[in-house]
Amino acid sequence: MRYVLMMELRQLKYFIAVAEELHFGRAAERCNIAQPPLSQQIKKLEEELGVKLLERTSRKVSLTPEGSEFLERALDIFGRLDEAVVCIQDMAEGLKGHLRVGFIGPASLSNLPRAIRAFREANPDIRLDFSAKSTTEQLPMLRGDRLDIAFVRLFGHDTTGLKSMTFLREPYVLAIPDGHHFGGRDRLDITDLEGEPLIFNQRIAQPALYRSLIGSFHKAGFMPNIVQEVNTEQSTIALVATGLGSALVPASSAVDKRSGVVFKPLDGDLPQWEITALWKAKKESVLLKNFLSTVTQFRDVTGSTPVWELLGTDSGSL
Amino acid sequence: MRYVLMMELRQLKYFIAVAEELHFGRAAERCNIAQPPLSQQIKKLEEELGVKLLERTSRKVSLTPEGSEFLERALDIFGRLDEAVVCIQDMAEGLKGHLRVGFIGPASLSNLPRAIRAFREANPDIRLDFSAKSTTEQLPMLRGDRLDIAFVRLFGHDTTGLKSMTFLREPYVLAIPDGHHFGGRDRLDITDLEGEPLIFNQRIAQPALYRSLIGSFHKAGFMPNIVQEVNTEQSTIALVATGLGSALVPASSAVDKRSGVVFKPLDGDLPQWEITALWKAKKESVLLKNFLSTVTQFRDVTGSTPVWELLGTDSGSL
DNA sequence: GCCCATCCATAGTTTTGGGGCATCAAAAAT
DNA sequence: ATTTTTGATGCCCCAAAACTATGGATGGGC
Repeated sequence: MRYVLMMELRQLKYFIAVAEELHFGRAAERCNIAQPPLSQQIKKLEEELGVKLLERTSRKVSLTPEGSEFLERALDIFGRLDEAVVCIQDMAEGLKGHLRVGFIGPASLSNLPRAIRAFREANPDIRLDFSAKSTTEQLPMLRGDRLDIAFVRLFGHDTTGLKSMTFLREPYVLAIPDGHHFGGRDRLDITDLEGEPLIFNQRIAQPALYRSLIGSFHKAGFMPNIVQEVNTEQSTIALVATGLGSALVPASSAVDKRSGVVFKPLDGDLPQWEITALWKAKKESVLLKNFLSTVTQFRDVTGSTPVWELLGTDSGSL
Repeated sequence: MRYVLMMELRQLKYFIAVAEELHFGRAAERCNIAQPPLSQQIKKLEEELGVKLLERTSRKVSLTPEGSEFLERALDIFGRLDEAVVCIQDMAEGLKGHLRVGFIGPASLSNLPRAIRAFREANPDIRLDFSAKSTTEQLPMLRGDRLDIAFVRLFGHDTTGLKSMTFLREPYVLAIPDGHHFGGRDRLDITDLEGEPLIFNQRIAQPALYRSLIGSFHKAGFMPNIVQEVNTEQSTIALVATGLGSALVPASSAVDKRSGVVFKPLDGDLPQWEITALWKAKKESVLLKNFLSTVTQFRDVTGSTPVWELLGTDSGSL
């Protein structure tokens, strides 16, 4: 912005008109003004630039080499300006822009990948950034505007200033090692777990959820036999496969087809396993609304997904 | 120019100021206006775009995603506008642009390549286009603005509307085949050429010059024995080397070190051999003036360059 | 060769709109 | 609750853009 002082787009438009028509009268008509002001504005422009852009005799108008160069660049500039305007208007309509999505690992076994694929196909110009993070990592990111939407295990977390939508609600099932003595059973009840060696998530990761699970066992009349705590949900099933013990896992985990693990439906008074979408109420952009509208079509909050329905389905990929 | 209707650069500048300061008061100060008109202009801009660019509470201002995108693009646009202005100003000062130079073949044996090299080194941003063409081809190109300057053999051509400068003036010398009976002589006189088989340029290429040469022979009291006419000056020396005959050539041709040809100074009433720079008086741009000023430093119009001074010099290349 | 048509520049006048001043309203800080 | 900060609003004025009328130069036509 060193040299551009008083110049205005109007003057550039007028210049383009004259340069293209090579005739002040016709150019003025094209600009919807009379000829004299056009001449004056062109003169002003030339004076400010200190460069003669047009060679005019009383008979014909022609471009100087400088004028020719300037015309080319002026057209380029208007093109870019138009692009900029169209771009931000598209953004405002939610057709362009980018969305930062956070999700917990187990969400990749849910309908979320399919929802994202559908959204991506419907909105190819939206850039999507993903970060697989724990709930406790995602919440500060969401609040600090480093994330636009988070898919988390909300249980017991503070949601002031945030809006939420339950994306997935399903029962816990029991993952048991191959050859376990429960192998012949079709269903289990929570009371069957008395004394059974269990692998749990770390209590500090989700204290409220942890307490709720312990409460369920307490109601069933016994305390769980926790032989191991793990810090990521992904590693739970791997540990079950080693034969260390059994684990309560979301029903959708059954799509994990690694050999050595079998899943059994579980009756009894247990909390539901949930994935919740969270976003800042203040940052509910058109784009985010569109995204949520697609995501809603893929949510499953019946709370009763049987394991066998999930087996053999394709979860897609992010 | 579909979407850009009323928008003005002023508004863009104001927006940039607010977007960078994130404070209407300070931005207004930076724009040298009061705060209320700034608010109004930003409002106008947003209304025309149909997009909210700034989020303002009465406490702080922040960019919307659209505003952020628009800021980036607006800065780019101003950068380009500045570039455009600087570019055409440089062009007007003769620092940028391009120059189309025409020259006759023998000019490449003169100082012209050195002059062009010097100009190119002093003005690296000037694009130079060359065309090696005959005088009769160059003149219409010059008049038709397809050439900015022409280096030609002017002799007898019409120069109305053109300006000219003699670039090279030198004597004719005689090119003789190796082993010729003039071999032992230091100098020759035109009278020595009586009966000598001679190679001439085609008379239709330069009728006036042709007549002038014939006139010189006439004054010496005899008519030349023309055994061959050639259409390009370059091929003359090659023909001499075949032993077909001798030829009158410009002294600078002696830098052509092909074996089989010897050059001898020639006394007598002969026209001078000249290369003249020609350009349109109406198209005398700053750039052309600069070019001419460099070229002038390399001109040689003494009319007396001895052959031996030219021998061994490097003519450079275009 | 004179006249007329064309076309850009200039002069004077009108109108639009950008900018200034005073003030209001909202929100944070004390 | 009061003060301070900061952006928005209303009103007025003037600068600048646009209009009308006219001038002057150039090229074509009779």
